[in-house]
Formats: sequence, C-alpha cells, structure tokens
Amino acid sequence: MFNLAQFFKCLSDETRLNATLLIHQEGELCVCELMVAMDDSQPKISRHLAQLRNCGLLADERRGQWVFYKISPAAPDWAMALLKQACAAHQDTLSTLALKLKNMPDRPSCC
Amino acid sequence: MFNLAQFFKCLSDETRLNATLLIHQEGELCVCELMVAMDDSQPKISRHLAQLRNCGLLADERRGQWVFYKISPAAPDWAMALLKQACAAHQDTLSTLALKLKNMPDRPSCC
DNA sequence: TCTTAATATATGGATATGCGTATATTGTAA
DNA sequence: TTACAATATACGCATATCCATATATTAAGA
Repeated sequence: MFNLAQFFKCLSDETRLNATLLIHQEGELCVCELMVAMDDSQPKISRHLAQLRNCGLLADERRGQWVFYKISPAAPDWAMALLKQACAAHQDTLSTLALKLKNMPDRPSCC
Repeated sequence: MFNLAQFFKCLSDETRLNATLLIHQEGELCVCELMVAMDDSQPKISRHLAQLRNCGLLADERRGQWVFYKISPAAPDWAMALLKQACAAHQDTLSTLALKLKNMPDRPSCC
C-alpha cells in the first residue's frame, strides 16, 4: 500500500486527479465513461488507471466487456479522509465532469 | 496561486512533504533547522523550498542571516484544510522530525 | 469461429525531475 | 574591508514521466 507522498503523487497529475475524484464521487466508473467525462484518449486514461491500481488506490472489476474502477476498499482511513477533502476542494471541476457523464448516451452502468 | 493538482505535486516528494508539514506544525522554520530535522543537504532543501515558494505554498522572510519559511498567508482555505488533514495522516514521521528539532543545539529561532 | 467493442500494454521520443557538486549572494561581525 | 555563516542558484547528468501511436487481449454476439 502507498504512503502519503505516493498518494499525493497519484493525485499530482490532472488526469489521475480528475479520474480518482470523479470515481470517488460517482462510486464506480468504467473506462469509456471516463473517456467521455474527461474527453481523453483511451490509452491515456487506461495507463493512468493502471498506475492508480498498481499503487493500490483504485480497484478494478471486469463485468462483461467493461472494466469498472472504484476506490480500493483497502485504502486506509487517512486516504479516504483526504479524498473527501479533495473532492470538496475540486467541486467546480467535478460538477462539470459529472454533467458530461450525465449527458453520455448508452452508459454501460445499467448493464 | 496553485491549483489542486499543483498542490499535490508540491507534496508528492518526500523532502517537500516533510518540510511543508513540519513547517505547518511548527509555525515557521529556517533552512538550517530543516537540515537538522530532515538530515539533508543545504542545497537540496533550499532547492525544494524555492519550488514551494514559487508555487505560492510557502512564504519566506529573511531575519538577519537566517531565512524563515512559513505556510503562505495567501494559501486558500482548501489548501489549509488539506494540510491539516495531511499532518494528521503523517504524525508518526512528523513527531520523529520534531524530536530532532527539539534536540538541535543553538536553534536560531530565539534570535 | 469471425468480427467487433472495450480495455490493456508496448515502444520510442520529448520533456521534466531530482541530485550532487561547485559557486554566487547576502548579512554580520571584526 | 575582510572573513565567515547562512542561504540560493547554476550546471551536468541520470532517471522518471507523459504522450501518441501501434498492437495485444478479452469478452460478446452473429
């Protein structure tokens, strides 16, 4: 599991920061949802998610053709507390991203 | 001033993380105090402090031959909230560093 | 089994980062 | 002024990071 500096390094990149906080806020998201919300390429998002998974901050779960990511249940309390605080500090950006999610057609979440 | 990702990048390096949180906890510290507490070279510490100052996270003030660093009074509320939370998450390390500070002979703080 | 959708990974190159060493700067005191 | 203490910066190098592009993998459906 990560230490505090590693945790901050995870969140020091815009792509990883937005993905992590949006996932935290929404509960779980798959790669294609993040692509739409963040308007980024598939390999770019996938690569950053892999990094977050390898650090132990995110957990993934395949369901059919989709892979869903959520905050790892093994994340320590201090990390959860910091994520919550970070979400509050990032609300402006997060609500913009959440809006794009809401307008996304054919979201796989339902299946 | 910095955004959230930049703030996390500031804290993503052990040296900058420890320096920032120790300064936050102690109120203000000069370079030589940080050298003793963290057992690092002067140029290394000075370079990282310059980075934190340039980002707007730290403010410096020369008093005689010493330069004291503190959390910038201009730091936004969300940053202060995150720093407080981070200190709590980092207490083990911080108390070790604070102990070395306490045992430091001829601390300049008094002058 | 063939095709397609969703996701992951490999590769190469540009840029950023961090470090040690050496040197410059600034203030103090003699 | 000269010397010294505290701090800052410049330089060169090794490594890390990030990206776009191309390709591999996995599952679903025809």
